[in-house]
Amino acid sequence: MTSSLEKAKQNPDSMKARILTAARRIFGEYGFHGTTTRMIAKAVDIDISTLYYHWGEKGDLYEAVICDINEGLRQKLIEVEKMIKGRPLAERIEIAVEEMADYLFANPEISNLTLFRYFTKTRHKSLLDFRVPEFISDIAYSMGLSTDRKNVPVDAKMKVLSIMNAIHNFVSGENFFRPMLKLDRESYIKEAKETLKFFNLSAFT
Amino acid sequence: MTSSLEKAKQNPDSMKARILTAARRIFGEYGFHGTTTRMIAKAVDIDISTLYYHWGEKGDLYEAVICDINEGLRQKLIEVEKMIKGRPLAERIEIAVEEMADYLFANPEISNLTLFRYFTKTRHKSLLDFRVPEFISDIAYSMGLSTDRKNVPVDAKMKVLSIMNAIHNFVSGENFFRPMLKLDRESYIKEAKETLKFFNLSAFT
DNA sequence: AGTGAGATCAATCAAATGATGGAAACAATC
DNA sequence: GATTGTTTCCATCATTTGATTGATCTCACT
Repeated sequence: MTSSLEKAKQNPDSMKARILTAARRIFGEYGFHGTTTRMIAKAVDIDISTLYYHWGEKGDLYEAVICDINEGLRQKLIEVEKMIKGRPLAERIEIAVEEMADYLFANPEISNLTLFRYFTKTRHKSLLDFRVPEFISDIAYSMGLSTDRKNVPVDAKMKVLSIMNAIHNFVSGENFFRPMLKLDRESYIKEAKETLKFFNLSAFT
Repeated sequence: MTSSLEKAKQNPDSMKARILTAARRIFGEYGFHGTTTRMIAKAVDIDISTLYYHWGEKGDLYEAVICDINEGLRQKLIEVEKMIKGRPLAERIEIAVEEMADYLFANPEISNLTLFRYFTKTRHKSLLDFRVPEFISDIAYSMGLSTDRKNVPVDAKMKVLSIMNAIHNFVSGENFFRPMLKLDRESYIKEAKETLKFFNLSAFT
């Protein structure tokens, strides 16, 4: 499955990759049950059977999307970890917030799909959530919340969950919160970052 | 619509109320598109047409559910506001976290449905979100983040959103996070409260 | 030009789903 | 007990939706 996904990503113009990209966006907007295979096919402007030819059943495509966003998130976290290594904590927080927020605001499907998976039952078993625990532990270690990378205490994990979710919330909630606050996109992102820094700097420095 | 809803709530054993209760739970678990009218009817052990007789189309029932949880949330917020009035800030935060967390952990559909509405498109217009802005302003005022109840600055609203969402996240995410952290329910709730207090006390005292 | 593997589409299926009409059961009133 | 209004269920519809089949199309290779 992963190899099939990697193959698709190698050539972003390939039909398989184009379908995956559209599926990411639409699954992210409407969720698993809110998305129909026809909606995706229409977005790519292909027949529905072409979609099935490339990805098989809807659930498999959805899993591929989840793998894809998880992979992207993992890459980004590694990148950020390198950027902040060795710096003082306050700086680490500022950089991490800036980088993660920029990345997720540019790819809101990631936040959408992540929260979707956290919060809703799918009426369709999908059992691939190995990644999240690693992420959490890695971030906890990287933030100095644990000395042992492999054995992170529960309260540290809870804090990391809280932080990650807070970012996802602002990204995914933009369509709802921004009109409510009467802000343009740029200001909204700025305010979101400020708020995230406010809580994290207060808590950890 | 609201009067119809109130009438239904007056007698919790009435068919209309029983349907509403089941609908709350199931919409909360599976979301709008993930829920079928048949699932709700089955939960109440009635024929599907009985459901339609009482509530009309699916979208109307969903809206009634949203109104219902909003009303409950509003009541609870008023109650909490009374409890904390006049106390020092740290105490206010502790009490508010305890109370809201207990309330939402006891009624997780509220958090589920709230987050659902924030984060996902419904492929079906429903335009009743007046309540949220008031809530936010009220809480901001009540936390001393604004001197003017009617004119709360954006950054204060963002902080309140962050706080409310953090609670919702732990409640709605329980099914995902708790197995991951290998905690029993009681411990999980305790850890969630601790984490929420940690961030809020750090930030505001 | 002919061949064949892979890609695409039109047409279609079966099941699920939202919704309804009308008959029956029930309850209150006279 | 008949009458009337309400509630419930059975049967059924029309659409949507996930999925497949078989026929075409494309194009590299000969």
